[in-house]
Amino acid sequence: MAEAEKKISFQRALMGLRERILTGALGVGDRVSEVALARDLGVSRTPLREAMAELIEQGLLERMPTGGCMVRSLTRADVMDAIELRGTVEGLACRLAAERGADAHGLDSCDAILARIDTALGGSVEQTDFERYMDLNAQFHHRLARLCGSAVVTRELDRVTAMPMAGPSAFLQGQSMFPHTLRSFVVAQDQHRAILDAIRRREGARAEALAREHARLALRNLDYFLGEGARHARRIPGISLVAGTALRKG
Amino acid sequence: MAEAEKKISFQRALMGLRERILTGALGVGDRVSEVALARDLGVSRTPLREAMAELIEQGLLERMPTGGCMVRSLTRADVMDAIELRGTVEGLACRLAAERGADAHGLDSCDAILARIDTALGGSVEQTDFERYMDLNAQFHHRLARLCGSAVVTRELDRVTAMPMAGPSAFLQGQSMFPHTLRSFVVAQDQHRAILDAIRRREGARAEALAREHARLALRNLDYFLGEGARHARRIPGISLVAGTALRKG
DNA sequence: ATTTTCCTGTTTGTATACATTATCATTCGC
DNA sequence: GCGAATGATAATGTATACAAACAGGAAAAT
Repeated sequence: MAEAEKKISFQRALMGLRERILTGALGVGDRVSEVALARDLGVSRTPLREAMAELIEQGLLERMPTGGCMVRSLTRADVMDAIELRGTVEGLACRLAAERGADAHGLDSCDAILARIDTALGGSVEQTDFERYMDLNAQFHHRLARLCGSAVVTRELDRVTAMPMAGPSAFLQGQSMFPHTLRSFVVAQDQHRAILDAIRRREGARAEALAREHARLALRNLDYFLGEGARHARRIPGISLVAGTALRKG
Repeated sequence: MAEAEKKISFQRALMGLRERILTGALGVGDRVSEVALARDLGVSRTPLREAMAELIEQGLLERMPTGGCMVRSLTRADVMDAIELRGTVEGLACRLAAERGADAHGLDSCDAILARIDTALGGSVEQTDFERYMDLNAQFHHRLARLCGSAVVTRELDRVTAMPMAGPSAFLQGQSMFPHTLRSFVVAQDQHRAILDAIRRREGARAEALAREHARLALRNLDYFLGEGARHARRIPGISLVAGTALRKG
């Protein structure tokens, strides 16, 4: 505890536990032992328990009826529903932004991010800055969520985005570049532009429909990594939580 | 602590704190003092802090940047957005139920509840069993949320329903019967039937649109109690959180 | 008179101690 | 031999003790 980053024990507990779950260090169904983990993470049980409550909210852990909690097992259907849910709430945010009118500054900053994504994409696989795309994509969705000006909607969108594998960048992390990836990036970028256009024209229904369809791109990625691309799935954090994926520590 | 219902301190803390917020015993903007409240509620700080975290999630409290938390202030726009959000997620649940097919047993039990609501409504103001309607309405929405068979969606719907003033029964509690209330009950019941019909016919878009519009009935109630019906607002728990409502303790 | 600094009382965040409850293996009974 | 009861063990839920951070005010200096 005399370290430099003793900052806040709660954050250390949260990040440490989250990482252990996503990397599979804690396997699906494993009961999370408070004393052992607290010792490993170098924090007390109190902040660890708060972190556990947070991760239960996020859907990474589930309470056991007897007390305590375990790493949650996800099915493909769970992730699919979480993606559909994210698309729905994102759709709501975009519809409200269109109907109520988004402020020009916010729209412009979204445009700016899209331009930078164009640059990052280059035009061929070799010219694509993958890390940069991932970062900018997350930024765009973050900004987009705030265009509607509703704290309630934004807050909820942040929540569902934090669900395991449901976020817009869930399948990008650690992924290297495949040809099919680049094509999906091009499609996604086109959808980004169409969504902004719809919001500008105050076309709420169109903005909503586009946002929903855009989220479903993630579903394709999920199925890719659960199927033919399974050998690359090791790089996707959290995919070991999905039942049927036999990736364990190692 | 030697009482009969020492059951679980966490639940006592949660319910006690929630009640004090909704009844206005803790005013908007008041800082929640942990030691004082723990003493009043007869629990320790530990379960109280967990309850506070829960209520922060539900949107009744907000963290202060300095630490600790205070009773959150809501605007009409906040409640309106929460209602719209609830309608959107309820719409998703209904669309999925229609598209994927709801099991016959669940549909039948929804029918049964609707029949009992008919009975509770009677046909005139005098014949209406108000308490019963409120209870059955909550039951119906609870069942409806489960028709889609998706734990992820159901869970999220339960969450947004718990948001202050956003639930389907938020404006029913403690309300006595007014003529306009009965009319809105009749409309709501008609929408209930239409939603179930759409789900049975696998008409997803219709089910979704109906669920959204149904939620907006709550918005009318909100505006009634913020406007002409303000003198009756005292009975609506939590409405004192809405800025502009000058209802305080007493 | 105003501002700044320091002090003190209070409050939160964290750690740990305690008690109740679940878990598991062993043993007893059938 | 198998099942159920039971006791040892370990885990969670709760309470309290401690320390660091914050708020608020008084006093001193400009």
